[in-house]
Amino acid sequence: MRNPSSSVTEKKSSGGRKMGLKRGPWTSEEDELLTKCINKEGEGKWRTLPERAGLARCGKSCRLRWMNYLRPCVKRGQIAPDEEDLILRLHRLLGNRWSLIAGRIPGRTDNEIKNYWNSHLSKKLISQGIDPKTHKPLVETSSTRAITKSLGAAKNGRRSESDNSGSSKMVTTTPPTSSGQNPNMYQHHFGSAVDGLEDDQMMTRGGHGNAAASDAQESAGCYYSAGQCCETNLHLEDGADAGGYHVNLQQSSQGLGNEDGIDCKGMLEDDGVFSSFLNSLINDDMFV
DNA sequence: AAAGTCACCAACCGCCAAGGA
DNA sequence: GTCCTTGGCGGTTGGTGACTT
Repeated sequence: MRNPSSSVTEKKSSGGRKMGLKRGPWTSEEDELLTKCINKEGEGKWRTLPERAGLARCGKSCRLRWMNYLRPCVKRGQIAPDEEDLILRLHRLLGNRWSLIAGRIPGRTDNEIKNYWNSHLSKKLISQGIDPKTHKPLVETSSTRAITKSLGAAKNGRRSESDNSGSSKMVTTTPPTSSGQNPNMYQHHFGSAVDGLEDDQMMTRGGHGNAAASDAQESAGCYYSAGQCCETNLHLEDGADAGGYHVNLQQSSQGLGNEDGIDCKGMLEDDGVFSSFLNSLINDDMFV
């Protein structure tokens, strides 16, 4: 909706926009053309797809539209409480790797989850005194107080979808237990692999792994309240830790050769194995 | 009823890695 | 080894509409 008037870019601008390409919201006609073309010729070749489909859009825009809205498997509508729970758990484990998170939530797209996180979940965590980046308790400062205060004011005055029926159960003074798991599981499984996380890295993402990786390693330890803390402490880097389960998920070539930790190279190469691994973490049934 | 405020979310942007020439 | 193309990712933007004043 950046350009709701659906402008047509006349010249290639400094931002790399190309001549004659339409921008802004998609019309139903465009959706139909795109869907027809992909149904006929399949996904891929995004660069040439607009021409084949008769669309005045860039390939990137077509891909985004298809991936986020037109694919038959895309589920629209309200995020269910159990999905929200899953997002929180996955974010705690993976950080801002939205595509990975989306890959574990059927029918949801990375964009949708990212939006939901930014507009709902991060604010909810902040309002509950939890840092949405680290999942650790916020250290109260004047700025965080201001944020919390403004969030409260916003809730009082405006739409309150973020504190609907499903919300308060998610992150409260007790760890999430919607699947009936042991709330101290993370402590049991990873508890002693706590120290020395600062310089660790985890699962550099396909293209960008730096900030996101640090987010993830920061999120390795999570707390749900000052009184009752549940530390994930999943140590996701190369190397081993004799104390706890020290899991190597680093994908970069220099980081794959851990000696004593769980070798996750195969997990990353084999989505099925990685999926099982993640599901184990999510379902809290790993290492039992 | 009108004006102002704010949250939501579709869409865009820049960046990066993989793969092929 | 270098360059180019392609696909994919996370971060950010800004119009829309709900809501308040």
